[in-house]
Amino acid sequence: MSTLPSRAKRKSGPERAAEIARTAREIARYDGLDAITLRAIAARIGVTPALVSHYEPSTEGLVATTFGAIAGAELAEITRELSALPSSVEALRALIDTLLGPDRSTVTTVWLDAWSVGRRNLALAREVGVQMDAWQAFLVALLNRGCARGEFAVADSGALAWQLLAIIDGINAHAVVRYGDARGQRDLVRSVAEHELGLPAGALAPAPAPA
Amino acid sequence: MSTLPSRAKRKSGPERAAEIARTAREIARYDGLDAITLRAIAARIGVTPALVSHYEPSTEGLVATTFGAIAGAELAEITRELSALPSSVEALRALIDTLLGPDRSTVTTVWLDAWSVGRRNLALAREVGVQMDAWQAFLVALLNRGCARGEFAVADSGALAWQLLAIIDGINAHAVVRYGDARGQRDLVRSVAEHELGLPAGALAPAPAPA
DNA sequence: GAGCCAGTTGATCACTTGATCAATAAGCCC
DNA sequence: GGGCTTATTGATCAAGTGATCAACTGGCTC
Repeated sequence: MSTLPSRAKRKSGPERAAEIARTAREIARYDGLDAITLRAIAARIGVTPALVSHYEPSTEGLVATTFGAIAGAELAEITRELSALPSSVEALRALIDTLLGPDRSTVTTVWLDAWSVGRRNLALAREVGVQMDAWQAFLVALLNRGCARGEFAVADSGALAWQLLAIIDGINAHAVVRYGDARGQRDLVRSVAEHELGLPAGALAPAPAPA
Repeated sequence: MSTLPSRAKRKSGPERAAEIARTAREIARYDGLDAITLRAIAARIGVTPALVSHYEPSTEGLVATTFGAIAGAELAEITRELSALPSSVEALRALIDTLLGPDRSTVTTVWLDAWSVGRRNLALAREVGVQMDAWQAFLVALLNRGCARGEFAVADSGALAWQLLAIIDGINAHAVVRYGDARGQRDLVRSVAEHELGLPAGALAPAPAPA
């Protein structure tokens, strides 16, 4: 027999709420921010749309929260990864490699959705601003740390951070449409960063695999 | 008396079709690509949704066409403006100024919409590719012309064109959210172009207003 | 084991979307 | 001016959206 539409197993409130949030993130990554729907979430969990609505009274808010969670999670992960690296130059190199690496397209598409949908969703627009500021602050801190350590010098770390992020976002946006070209473009970000930081050419080149 | 919903004045086929296309472009610029709706267009023209559907059997196709028209019109206009300039350096300078100038946000938002909506609209996705290729081809031609004239030198004009376009798109995307910062970022594009083309620093700086 | 709180449901609204089709009428041609 | 081509309409469908609410029931507490 096929599984009858039996009653969903009863879960604790926070548990169900977490499941809904997680499902929303999955949908956003796979099908886009505006595929987040009461019914889409409910169907995937095996639950009634009304239940989703019960935990998330505003779908617009859920979309904003979901975007913030995805963007924030990536920033948190990268922060963790880079913190293990000994020098700021290495951290910057790793940052560029990661942000322009393969398998980032799912996050990039979420950002593209956010920029577009944000015009109709105030909460989302606000969250986009928050996440952009968070990324810029993170990069500013990285640059300032490198300056303090004497690894490089920068006149206006705030402006440079915005510039590097803009280049990265532009390249990734292009890569979503014309996939595969992002790799060749990584050199651009590297050379701009090297130039602006007074680093020798090639300082941010990826470390050659140990022979 | 308020205007009764009288029957719309009968127009020739091509005329009405042009009116619909124009209206779709207006809606796209003001409210986004996904505000293009049978009813939105019909209401603005003062006509029945069925009539719009009659001229545009597929709304998805209309969205793709509309995007192509907006992007193509801008490229055509810029092509015309730059053709009047005597040198390639001046053309490049004017291009950067225009693409990062004020009042470009309406076109930028349409591009952002296109990148996002293109994932659910195959025709639109194709049109996005076409327009991106057209822009790159235009810039490649500009760069090659400058090389042929001996104004500057470039190793891989195709790659450089993609890079400059990516930077511009990234900056503009950011500007949609945090408006006002685009102006300060123009210098980045200029310095990258100068560096890659072997031009002296400041060669692409905007001409000072005549005293 | 009785009772009650809270998770869950089903039904249902109001709204928006794209699309179709027979019926109507406006304007052009002879 | 009669007739015919074609622009235009009104009605209507099916699908999908967010949201609400009374009713049901699972499982924990006493």
